[in-house]
Amino acid sequence: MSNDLDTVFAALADPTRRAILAMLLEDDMAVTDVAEPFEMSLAAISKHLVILTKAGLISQEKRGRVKWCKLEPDAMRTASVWMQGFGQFEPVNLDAFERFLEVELPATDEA
Amino acid sequence: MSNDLDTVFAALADPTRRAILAMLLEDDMAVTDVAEPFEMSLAAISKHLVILTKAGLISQEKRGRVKWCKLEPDAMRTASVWMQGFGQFEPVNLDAFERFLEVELPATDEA
DNA sequence: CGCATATTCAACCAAATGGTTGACCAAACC
DNA sequence: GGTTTGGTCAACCATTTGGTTGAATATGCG
Repeated sequence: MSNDLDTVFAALADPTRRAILAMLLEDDMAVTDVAEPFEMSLAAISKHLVILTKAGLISQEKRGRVKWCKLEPDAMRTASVWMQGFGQFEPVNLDAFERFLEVELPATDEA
Repeated sequence: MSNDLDTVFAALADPTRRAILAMLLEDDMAVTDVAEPFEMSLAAISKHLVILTKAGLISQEKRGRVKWCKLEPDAMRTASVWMQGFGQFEPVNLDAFERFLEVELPATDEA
């Protein structure tokens, strides 16, 4: 049920994975290229990519022998919306934000 | 460095902890009362509260023999801002939200 | 003082996490 | 066809995580 949030937040809790997401913000990348800047085996990066994929944060498409990784930022929405639920009590001006919530929020149940 | 995000996202990755935060949204609570709805030992909840405290998501103040837990939603801001960096490419109507960001965002660095 | 209440500490445990290495499979190249 | 290239799989390992229980430490109450 809250499994979505579980996997997304867990995926985001690792600095390597966040760095990968940031890289993919620039452009789609092949697995090998994703791995290149890290001092870590390709297999390890491959595992990170699986975790990101399961969280829905990226998608992977194999073209030829190259597997391309693409950022899927929409997966962050649920988590983001959940977090925003806590922002509403902050003192700063949230008028624009509240208008945003009215449009975006389906419901605010959560356990 | 990105340790902030590490601890906050990791803290949010657990459903029990998210439920606790949601409860604290209503009001400040004593540790025992926080633990009450969960089918889990008080010690376990106490540990969860430590994790939330270390992440800065709650604060705990001892008054008498009771320790009160208070939500600190500001700790979510860094994480939220980091995530928003990915949202800016989403197609859906974010006008209200973007106005919100313009006011709220300090900077968007992170790796 | 003596007991109940509120909370943490310490030791322990099973399962999950993040990494390694080496074998393996599939596509591409000469 | 044989070899390089791209990537995953499998087994393994150390550490962390999320839980337990029982003892310990305050604080408050009669």
